[in-house]
Amino acid sequence: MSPRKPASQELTQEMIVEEARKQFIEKDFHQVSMRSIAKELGCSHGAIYYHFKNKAELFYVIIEGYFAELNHFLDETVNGTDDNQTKLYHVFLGFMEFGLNHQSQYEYMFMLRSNEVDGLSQEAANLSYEKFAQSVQSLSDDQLLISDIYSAFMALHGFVAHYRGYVVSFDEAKEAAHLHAEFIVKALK
Amino acid sequence: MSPRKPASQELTQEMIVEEARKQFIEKDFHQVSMRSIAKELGCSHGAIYYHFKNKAELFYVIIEGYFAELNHFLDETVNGTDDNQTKLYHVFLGFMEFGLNHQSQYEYMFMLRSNEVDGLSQEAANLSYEKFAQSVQSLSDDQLLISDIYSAFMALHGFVAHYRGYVVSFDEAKEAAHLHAEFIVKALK
DNA sequence: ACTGTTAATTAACCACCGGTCAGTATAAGG
DNA sequence: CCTTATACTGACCGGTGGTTAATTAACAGT
Repeated sequence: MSPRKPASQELTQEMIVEEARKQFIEKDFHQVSMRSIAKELGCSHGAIYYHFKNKAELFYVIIEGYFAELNHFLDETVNGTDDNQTKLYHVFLGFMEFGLNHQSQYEYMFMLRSNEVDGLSQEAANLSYEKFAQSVQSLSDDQLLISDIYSAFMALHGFVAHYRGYVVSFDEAKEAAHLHAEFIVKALK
Repeated sequence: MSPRKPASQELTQEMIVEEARKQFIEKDFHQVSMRSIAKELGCSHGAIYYHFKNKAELFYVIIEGYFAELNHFLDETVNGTDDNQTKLYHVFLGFMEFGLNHQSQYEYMFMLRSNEVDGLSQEAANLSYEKFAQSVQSLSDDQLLISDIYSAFMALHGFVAHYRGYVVSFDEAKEAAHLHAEFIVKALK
């Protein structure tokens, strides 16, 4: 009968995000429920709604970090010391690696649609794509067609979408990923 | 107060499948509920469970037809009168067209994973892919790498997965589809 | 110390979902 | 006329996301 807990054990946004992030690594978006988070935190699920408007808002905070990670990887790769050809190859492989090593997150970032996902996430996805496009163009010797870059992106997306769930981590699809990257490189030339 | 309706309006599997199919065209798998089907049929949702073991079994009956449609399209295209190059192009375009004109169904067929979908559907998807692979190989002048055919499939899959939900029908992505098909053809040569 | 205010939380509620099951009215068969 | 298999209902289970009135801990002012 204590509708408010003492300050020492008050719920913070960070605690909630942390727990959600933790569960989000092992289950997908739909399997992580506000109730499962609350249960693990030892509070009622309603309490979370005091700190976050809804499930989408909570998960956007988490997914922001993953968009940042992906964008950061692109930047790092482009600014690396390898030759452009190698870098391009790394961008493709890295994208697939990211997708298959963060499957639940990738699904949320690039596969779920407007009815289940926050609009901010959609925007972030567009931005991330643009970064990808710029990276690919900057690593190419010739001027590429926008449509070809787009096609390359969708080809990578298809790879992740296909192996997702069928494979536990990128490692299991590593060889296929190399071949797929070569396939895309071939198409771009 | 009539727990049993007169024989004239008895519920049949076909009636259920028909209603489910109808709703499945406008909503996706998760949005079509056993209850929404029952409501439209004027029966209790429990009644459906007399005719079908569960939701997956009901929806597999529907999805079977769509797999057949896709397979039939591949056969027809391969056995057509055009030259191989044109046919191959048609196969790619047709796959994308199918995916974007039957988005909910495509999602069920090729995107949902084992926890939500019947095992039979997975098998059908594999079979459909094999048919695709054989078609592509048979339409190619040179011997293709298995991995390249796989890559082509994933590239197409990525196209559909990407435009799904963002576009209402194939028409809106027609030009992009042509360009994407060309992209894939380029990679195969 | 007393008071008022605000922030945080609970618990009960809503409307859904897939799925189960005991019970029952009906149609058909003996 | 009685029995039995069938076809169905409706209540129920445990789950989901989301809302809200009531309650109280913590804090600021006097």
